Amino acid sequence: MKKPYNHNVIEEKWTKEWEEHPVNVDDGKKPKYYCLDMFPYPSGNGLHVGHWRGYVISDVWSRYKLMNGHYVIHPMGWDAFGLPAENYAIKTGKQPAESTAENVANIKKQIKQIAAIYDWDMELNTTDPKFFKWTQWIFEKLYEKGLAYEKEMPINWCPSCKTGLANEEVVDGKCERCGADVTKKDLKQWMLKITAYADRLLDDLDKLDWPEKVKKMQTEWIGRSYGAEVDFPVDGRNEKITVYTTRPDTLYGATFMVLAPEHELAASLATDETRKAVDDYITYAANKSNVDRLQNKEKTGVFTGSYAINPMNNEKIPIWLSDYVLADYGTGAIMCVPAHDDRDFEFAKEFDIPITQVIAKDGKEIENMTEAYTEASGTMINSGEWNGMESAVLKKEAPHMVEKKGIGHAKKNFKIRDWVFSRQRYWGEPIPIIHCPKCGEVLVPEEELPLKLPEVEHYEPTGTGESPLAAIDSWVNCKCPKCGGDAKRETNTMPQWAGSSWYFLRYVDVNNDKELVSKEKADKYLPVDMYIGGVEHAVLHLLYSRFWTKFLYDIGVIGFDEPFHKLFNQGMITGKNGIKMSKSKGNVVSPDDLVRDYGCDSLRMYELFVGPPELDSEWDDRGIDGVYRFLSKFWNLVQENKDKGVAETPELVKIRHQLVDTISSRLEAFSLNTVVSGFMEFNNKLSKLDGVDKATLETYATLLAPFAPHIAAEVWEELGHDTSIFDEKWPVADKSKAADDTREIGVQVNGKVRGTVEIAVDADKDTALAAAKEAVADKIEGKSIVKEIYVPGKIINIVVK
RNA sequence: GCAGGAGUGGCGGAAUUGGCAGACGCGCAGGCUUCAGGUGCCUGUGACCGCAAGGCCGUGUGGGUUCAAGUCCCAUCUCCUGCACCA
Repeated sequence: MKKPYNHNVIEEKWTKEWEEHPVNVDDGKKPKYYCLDMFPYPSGNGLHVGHWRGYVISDVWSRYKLMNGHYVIHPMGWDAFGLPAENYAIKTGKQPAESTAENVANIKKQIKQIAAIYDWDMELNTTDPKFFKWTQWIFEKLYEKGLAYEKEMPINWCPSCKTGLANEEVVDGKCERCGADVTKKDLKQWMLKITAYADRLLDDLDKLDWPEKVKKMQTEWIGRSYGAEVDFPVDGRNEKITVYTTRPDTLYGATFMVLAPEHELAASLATDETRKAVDDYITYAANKSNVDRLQNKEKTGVFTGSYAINPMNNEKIPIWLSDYVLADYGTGAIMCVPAHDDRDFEFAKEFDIPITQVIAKDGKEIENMTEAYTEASGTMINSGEWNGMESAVLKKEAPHMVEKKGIGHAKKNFKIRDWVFSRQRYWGEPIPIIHCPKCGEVLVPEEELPLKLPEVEHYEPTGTGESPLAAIDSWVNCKCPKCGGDAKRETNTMPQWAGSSWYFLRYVDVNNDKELVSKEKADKYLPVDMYIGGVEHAVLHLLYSRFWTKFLYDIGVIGFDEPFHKLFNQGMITGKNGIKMSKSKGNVVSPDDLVRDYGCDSLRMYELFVGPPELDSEWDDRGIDGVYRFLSKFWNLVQENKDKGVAETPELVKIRHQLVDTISSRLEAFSLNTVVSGFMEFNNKLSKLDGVDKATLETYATLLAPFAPHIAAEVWEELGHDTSIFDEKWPVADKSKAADDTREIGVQVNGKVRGTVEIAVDADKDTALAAAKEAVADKIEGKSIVKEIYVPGKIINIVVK
């Protein structure tokens, strides 16, 4: 009996079946494979087709691993603390807890439409006290190890979000979240000492199977450099200024020195004549915003009136102040070698400071220098005892030489700064610290965790630099766990990145109330084998979670120090003309209608078919028709052939093996768009035959199962099976059976295709050329053959004159 | 400015890494089915010339290597992404 393709009936049936009988179960014997999606924050806007794509990709991969004999850990959860969730609650006038719960319910419904093999028993939510108890616990461990500390300092402040931000959250001087210009604000902040892990975070990138792009971004963010710190005595004073340089080889060329206006000695270096100018400049720099500083790179500065002594040649060099020197990198002071540094050159030109070349370019001194010579290659000149050395060699040796001279030492520096970890907002994990007038900072005792948020009427940000929690007296006032006296709670909360820095560890042991994760389960199921998500977290979430994983490894909680073995960044789905989908642009495409009209299977395949998974793609609704037609045609092909009893022929066997080979190799290469076109191609091919045997239909359905699970399962049943198609082993192609005996190859004359011949793949040269010459006889007639090229299975080229 | 990626029909995109450019799909055109629209099915579809056979051009642009170049080399333009005074 032939049935039409009715996706609604089929998909409903299998949804129910799989709810009752999940296809992915742990029998304790299969090897594990952990395939993880970056968990979403439950936005009030729901999912659009772009979110869908990442989840489809990970599900296809999970099901493929499942059919390769793995038990696949494929969980889903909710990153529900943080600014977006809180802002949404404020906008809708609800309590964050309430609106978050609603949004989770909504998105969960949408995610279920994808029909992924998520194990909902593992579901977690970062705002669940059972979860964030352990987020707080990790903070306490960091504190105990001296990796969490409080510091008063000017931090990045978003006036729109009314909270402090980490460096990683500032993009081009603007808030990563809302785009407002970031300002500076002096605040007492909790910091995490990620810098203590800088070397390991950098070096261990080598171990990871990640996109080079992401590794490079992290490398640059961590920004390790090697050089030396060198002491420059201040002339006429019993003080010295230490500078950091990566080019100690150019020490003899240092003709001036520049301090950041914030440098502790800046004001004191002024003389009576320069005092006013110096003070004015310090004030001017302090008032300059981040954005000004980024956009306007023209050099400004002021001479302090004081001089330093170049410790190499004992020359007096002027000390200047300029905001092109950063206060919080290195020592906040630099030696300036205008001949060999672009910025110093520009500054020297601006303020008419002498320039001394110390590395010969092309063997000589440059006359009328118009730009700095920044390469470390050439012979040293004007450099006392270093004259004649190669700069590249000296660059490496100089740190030890200055050390011997007692004027400095080798030093390595990083661009990465410690992680500003506190936020002045309500909707985050409370930082479990109590401030006691007698005992100082005291941790909330572990048995009192989780420290929950108070339920309050008003939770809007204050903008004063204080968390809204500070206004809740009943919550703030408490007893010191150490001395029992009156004390106050810390009122800042953790940033949105806290929960996501370790959530992947928790999925495999979500209900454990004794430990963050049991050692046994961690060893058995972790770490993550494949992590799939957008590239926007390259230096935020992905750096923070590596840091926390390394820390948890160090304190013995887990036995591995990198969380994500392989990373895949899927491209973004955009609206027309590459415009990012957003509610305000009105170009959001919801998957709901598409699922209703075309079915889950069609949308799954279309999500893959739109383009290469790693690239951005413009969404075009119309294309889904093509995929739907394909699934209908495949369905009809099965209906026509299932009861026909078509016998296996050599040709069918060959096509079958070619199909397996094509789909498997493209899938392994993660070329999912061409997997879909491969299915179409073979469907067209099979449709043109007189009939298709059952084994080929079965193989086809099995290969299709990870992509379009419902139709594959239904076809499997139609073909007479009462077992699950997901219990089938992924087919393996026998390449010898897939090989064509003959192939049509092009025949070129002078490099241009003039005909084709059908010849045996392994035909010898004489046979091939004979056939080729016949095919293009009219093109070579009367001409002399200069050269004959035959590449078996590929091409024949006859060069004539 | 520096680093990385990309530029292929009307559109999304293929091309086993030097071997028949344009697979697959969308769209479009013609035909069949239909009272009609839609669906479905069949055929065609890079540009130009030609009734046709066929010819000729063609992967951002200009050069080069090679029997053969979307693919390799040199130069150049455009777009995207990241970094951007880190001494």
